[in-house]
Amino acid sequence: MSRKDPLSPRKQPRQGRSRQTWNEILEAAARVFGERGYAAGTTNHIARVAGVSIGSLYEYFPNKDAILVALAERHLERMTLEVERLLAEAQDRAEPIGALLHRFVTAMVSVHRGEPDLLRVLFSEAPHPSELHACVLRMEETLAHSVEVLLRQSPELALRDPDTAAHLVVQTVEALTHRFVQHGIHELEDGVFVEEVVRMLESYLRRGDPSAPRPRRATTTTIEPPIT
Amino acid sequence: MSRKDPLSPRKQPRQGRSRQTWNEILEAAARVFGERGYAAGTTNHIARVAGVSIGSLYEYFPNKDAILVALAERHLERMTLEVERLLAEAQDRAEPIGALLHRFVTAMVSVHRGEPDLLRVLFSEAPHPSELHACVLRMEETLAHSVEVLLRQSPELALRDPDTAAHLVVQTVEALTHRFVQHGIHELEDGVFVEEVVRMLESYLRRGDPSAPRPRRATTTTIEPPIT
Amino acid sequence: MSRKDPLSPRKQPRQGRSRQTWNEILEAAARVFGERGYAAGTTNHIARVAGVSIGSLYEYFPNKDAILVALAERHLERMTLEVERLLAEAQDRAEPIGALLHRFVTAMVSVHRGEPDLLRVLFSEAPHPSELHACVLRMEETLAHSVEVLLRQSPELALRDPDTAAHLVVQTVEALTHRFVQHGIHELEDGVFVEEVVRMLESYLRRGDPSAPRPRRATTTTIEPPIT
Amino acid sequence: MSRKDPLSPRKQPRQGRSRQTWNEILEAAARVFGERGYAAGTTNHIARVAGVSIGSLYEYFPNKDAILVALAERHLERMTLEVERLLAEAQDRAEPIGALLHRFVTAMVSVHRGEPDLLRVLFSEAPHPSELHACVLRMEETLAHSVEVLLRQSPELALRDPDTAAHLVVQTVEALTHRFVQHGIHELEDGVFVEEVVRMLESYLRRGDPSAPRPRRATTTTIEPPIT
DNA sequence: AATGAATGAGAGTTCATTCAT
DNA sequence: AATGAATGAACTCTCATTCAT
Repeated sequence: MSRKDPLSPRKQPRQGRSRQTWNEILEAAARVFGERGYAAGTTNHIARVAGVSIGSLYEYFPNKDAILVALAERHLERMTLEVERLLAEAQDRAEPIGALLHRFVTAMVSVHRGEPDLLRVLFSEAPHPSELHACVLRMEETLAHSVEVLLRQSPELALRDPDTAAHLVVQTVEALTHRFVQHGIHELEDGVFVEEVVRMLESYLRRGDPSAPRPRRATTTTIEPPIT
Repeated sequence: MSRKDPLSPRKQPRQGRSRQTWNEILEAAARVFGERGYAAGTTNHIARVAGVSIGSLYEYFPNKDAILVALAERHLERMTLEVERLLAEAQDRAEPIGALLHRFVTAMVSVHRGEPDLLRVLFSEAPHPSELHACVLRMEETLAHSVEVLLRQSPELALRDPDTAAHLVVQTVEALTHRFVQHGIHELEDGVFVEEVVRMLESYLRRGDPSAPRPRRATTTTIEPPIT
Repeated sequence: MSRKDPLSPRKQPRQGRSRQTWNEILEAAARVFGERGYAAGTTNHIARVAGVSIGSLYEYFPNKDAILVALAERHLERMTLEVERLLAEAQDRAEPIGALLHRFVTAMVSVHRGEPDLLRVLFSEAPHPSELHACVLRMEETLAHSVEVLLRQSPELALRDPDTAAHLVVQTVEALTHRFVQHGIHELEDGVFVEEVVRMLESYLRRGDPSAPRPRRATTTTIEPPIT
Repeated sequence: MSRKDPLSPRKQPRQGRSRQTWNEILEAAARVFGERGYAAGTTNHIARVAGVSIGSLYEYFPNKDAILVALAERHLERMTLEVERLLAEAQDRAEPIGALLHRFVTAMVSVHRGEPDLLRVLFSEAPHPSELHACVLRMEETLAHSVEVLLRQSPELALRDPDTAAHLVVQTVEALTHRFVQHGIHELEDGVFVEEVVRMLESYLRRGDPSAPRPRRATTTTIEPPIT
């Protein structure tokens, strides 16, 4: 209860057998959480699947949550890398915005298709707002920033508030991709889904914003919850 | 006698003190789950908060999961009603598509603002795919259908595949609203968020689809998961 | 916990509707206990089957155990009556000992065949030594006494200790009948079983005891439990 | 992974501290069940008496029932061994049938005297027909088979159906012994009881069966339950 | 006499975590 | 570094019993 930094791994060894064990535990955790969910995925089971003793597992991770967080970090790191690589490539070729978006969405679907169960656990079952959410936020910010740069550079667009636009794009792509990968959307095929999302985002971005950049804290409408 | 439908409430009385008790338990569950999450929200705690004995709680609900499902059903019922009312109203007035979308998104934000914590538990923590998910799917289909009708009737639009468009609109609004209500998006104000989403959807719908209605099972791209 | 006579029925009404309700509860209990066993047969279930409210059930019986005891009493009463009637009849006709034993065993099998499940609960599942056991003992004593009278009167036999013989006969018949009715013995048919038991008892009784009546507290062997 | 055999012990270690713990739990269970009955003997209590944590108890046994079954198996194993040893010994010495039966009954009384309370729980309180009953049946069959061999070999006897005779002997001895050990029979002393039972069985076996071996499924009497 | 909603002690069981080896 | 037996707080859920109506 009185741990200082309870979720960072006890050690994240950089080399050798330890590093390998660490990976095996994580791999096992991904499988176990994926198959049974976070709550039902017991540490004992993870240890057994990983082929290590429960004692060893706790040598590497201070508690169950830490495993999930490590898993999330690994996943997000991979994803960010993959997407950024793609965007960088696009940037070099000075592709039109449509093609660029197509790459982006395709990459997102592809990445998430890889580990749909883990995705579910990470984004839909986590009882761990703080640390996990921090990870995700960081990743989204990184992504949004990259996209913003791209949007600014695009000669086709003349956005007044590329920052906001980038965030909305990232959020939309993430949210829709998650839903699509997990439960499907109207039984759309991968290709169709991507095209549709791309069309939505492209038209959104192309349509010039009529007025000046909006303040984030609007002066206009406030929405009240309905009286129950 | 054997548990066919283990998640449906044991008695769902339509009137009197029982009905009230039933509501109190549900209300308490909403609060407890909202505050502590599903896993940490114990049935004993819910009973205490509801002011009934644990025995009574189990008189009304066969198990913990059933409470969550009942909660979800109540929430989705309310939401569907609210949104459909709004859309019906809009239909009568023959409003332009933009105004209509504005109503829709505003309604969604408003509804979810009412119980943001419950929302989190219901849509982000549930270890109960089957029943809960069925509820959600049903609601989304209902909504999508209503939206489709509206899209078909709009003289401004000439969609080739209003069915798919409707589903995408509903999914987008739901997904973005959830994210917005729970963690916010780029610190946008309510009004700004709504406007932005509306703009995205409106431009998506207005932009005539160039080709014929796409088959749901596309003949084109298939996305492969990356080799890990 | 501090009830005086906790197992005697609160009232055993002798007439009218009450008497009928009392019977219905008992009948229901017999069925429920028979089908599900004593532990799993809940008072609520019994009440439901009996078609009375749980409150009413407790109006007639102070607690669950009392129902079982009442059931046992009714069963034993019936059985004693039946068997005694048979033996009395035999006595009148001055039947030979073999025929008499045949009647006896047949009667026992017949009686127990009627309610085999109840039998199981009463004699094999009861966690209630005191009251229930008292009932059974009383019945066995009554029976043994009747049998003793018969043995004494039989001109074929000249037993030195008819008391002990009577008890052993009763115990043997009861024990074997219970086993036979519940699980069967070597898949024997009813008739064969009866004949075999009769032969065993008849030869036992006929074989003159060589010495004087034994003291109940023997002066000979004492059996020690094996050293574990 | 799925519970195929939910009553077999989780680990039945063959040596070392684990084996000892396993025994201590079983010993404690025997005492607790014996003193308080099966239903009232809680797993927590057993664990406390065994001097282990409740968690450890469940490390060794998957549930409460499994403890009872293990107890039964141990008891029956011991008993079968003991009795068979005795019978084998008798066989070597070519003892007369009377002496042999005396050994058998004495052994049965002796074995059951050792753990009379456990006996009660095992044979009189068990709400677990299936597994437990299977154990008992197996043991009885083993015993009956051994007895049959003896009966066949005895030059004094010329039984037409030694199979049935053996089963009846075993059933009678078991049933009477249980009753005798638990509540006594007519306050008989151990030695007297044994002699009396031996006399009954010996005279039964000696008396030549007049006719051919009976079919198990008789062609004669069928007993109907009395009309209630 | 009858009802049945309400009670709550206490049952079996799980599983994250520790620590002696 | 690694092990895995042991821990025990805490969970969900049951059911005999009561009592206001």
